[in-house]
Parts: sequence; structure tokens; C-alpha cells
Amino acid sequence: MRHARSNGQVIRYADMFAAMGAAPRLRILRLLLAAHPRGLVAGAIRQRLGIPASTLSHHLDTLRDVGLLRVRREGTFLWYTANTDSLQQLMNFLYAECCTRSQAVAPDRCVLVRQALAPPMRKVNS
Amino acid sequence: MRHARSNGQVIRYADMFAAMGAAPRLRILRLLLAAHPRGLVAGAIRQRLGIPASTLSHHLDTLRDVGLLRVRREGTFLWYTANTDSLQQLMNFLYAECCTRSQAVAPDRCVLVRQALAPPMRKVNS
DNA sequence: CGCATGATTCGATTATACTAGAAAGACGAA
DNA sequence: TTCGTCTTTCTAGTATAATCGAATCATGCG
Repeated sequence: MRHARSNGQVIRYADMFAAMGAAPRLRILRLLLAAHPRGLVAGAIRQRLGIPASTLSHHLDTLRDVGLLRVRREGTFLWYTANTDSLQQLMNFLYAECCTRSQAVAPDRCVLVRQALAPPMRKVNS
Repeated sequence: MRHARSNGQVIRYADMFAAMGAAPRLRILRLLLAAHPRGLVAGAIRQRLGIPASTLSHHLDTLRDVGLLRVRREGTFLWYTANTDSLQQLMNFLYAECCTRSQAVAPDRCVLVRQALAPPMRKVNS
């Protein structure tokens, strides 16, 4: 049944949106994207955002549970990185819903498409 | 202070993600996008998704509060439509974080860019 | 007005999420 | 092994969200 899968997909993306739907977690994600692909150790995130360690750990868990983060250990440090595959899927889902399945948002009004279509910028002095 | 604004923007997008972060609401949004630009009356959404009227009303409120929905009255009916401006901003935020501010996701791995770059499909018989 | 219909608000319950101090686990170095 | 550091789990309190029946509001019609 094709519908069952599509149903599960909606739940999956809803979970991802929910994980991003809290300011502390969205900030974490932004930080990790800016630090990509190296990522950051938990302590560095804690220090930059001023979040208590236990609170941060739960937020990282939430993001990891939905597949938005990956983690690898290096000695006593845990390196967190954004999972770009998931983010890509999420963007494509959003684009599909808004611009493909419907014409709600015209494709050429998305930054991505505008950039792809635009002639390369000329660098200007000063 | 530039930081304050960026801070507020993060909160705004987090709120939008949170609103989409529940399966019933994401389904509502999908439905309204598919029905764009006409939208749907509340009763039609209720019937299609099988949600009790009062529950649905709260979900619609949540989506409207963050600016993802618009509503207009026509007689006793309330027509709900997706707010494409907000969705566009949200997509562009996501793209900026993933592909511009960082190179986490290569721009050409986004459906949008691929579509814009690809040569037009040739229509095939049968 | 009196009534029917569409939709929201009220009221209440239940469930889930957020937060964070304290304790415990994991690892490396001496 | 003992210690120190990094991080997570435990525990618990508070807050917010989800749900839905009943009551209410809004509108149009006869």
C-alpha cells in the first residue's frame, strides 16, 4: 500500500520539524551547520550557548533521535555533527509540498533556484 | 545591535517548525497546499482528516498564530489557505543555513537547484 | 424572531516536553 | 588504580501541549 509509506513519511518529517521547533535546539543545529563538517564537541556547544550540561544533553538526544545529528567519540570527547542527508531530505520534502505537488510557492521564488539560474556575480572593488 | 534581530528570527522560525512538528498539523498544511490557492473550509479539513471540530480548530489556531495560515470568512464558512510568503521564508532560511552560511549541503543536491539546472524533460509517448 | 449550520471557545483531563542539580559512567593520564 | 575531565543518566519539578465533549458564538434564511 503506497499510502502507508507516505503516512509514515509525514510522521517522520513532523518529528524532524518538532525537533527543530525549539529555539535552543535550532540554535544548536545552526551552530553545527556553521561548524560543518568538523562539528563541535558537546562542551563547546554548552559554552557557546550557555546551556547546562544535562539540558544540552537532552536536546542533543532529541535531535539525534530524529536523525538530524550524528555523534562520534574521540577520547573523552563527543563530536556532534549535523546530518546533512536528513536536512537535504527535509528541504526536498518542503520543496515538493510547496512547489511540485502544488504551485503554492513559485519555484523561482526560492533562493536556491534563483541562485542556480542567476548569472555568476561579478566581484566589485571596495 | 545586529544580534538581537537574528535572535528573534531564530525564535520565529523555531515557532514555525514547532507548529509543523505535529503530524495532524503537517497533514493540514499539506492539504491546504494541495488545495492552493483556493484553500479549504474548516469542515472539509475536518472531514478529510477525521479530526474532531474543536481539536481541529486549535490546530488551525496554532498554524495561524505562527503565520503559516491565512483565514477569510465567507458567510458561515471559514476558508483557510496556506501562507506562501511564510513558507517561502522558511525554505529560504533552511537553505541559507545549510547551503549558504555553511557548505553542509551542496546546493546542487537540492531538488530545487537540480530542477533549475536540468535541461527540460522530453515528453515520452505512452 | 426562531432555527439550522458552520466553527470557535470553554472546561477539564491526560500526556508530553523542558529544565537542571546531583549522581553515575566513560575515558585518558600519571 | 586513582584522579580529573567530559558527558550522560537519574530524578524531579514545572510548564506547555494535545485532546475532545459541551456550550457558545456567528451567520444566513424563512
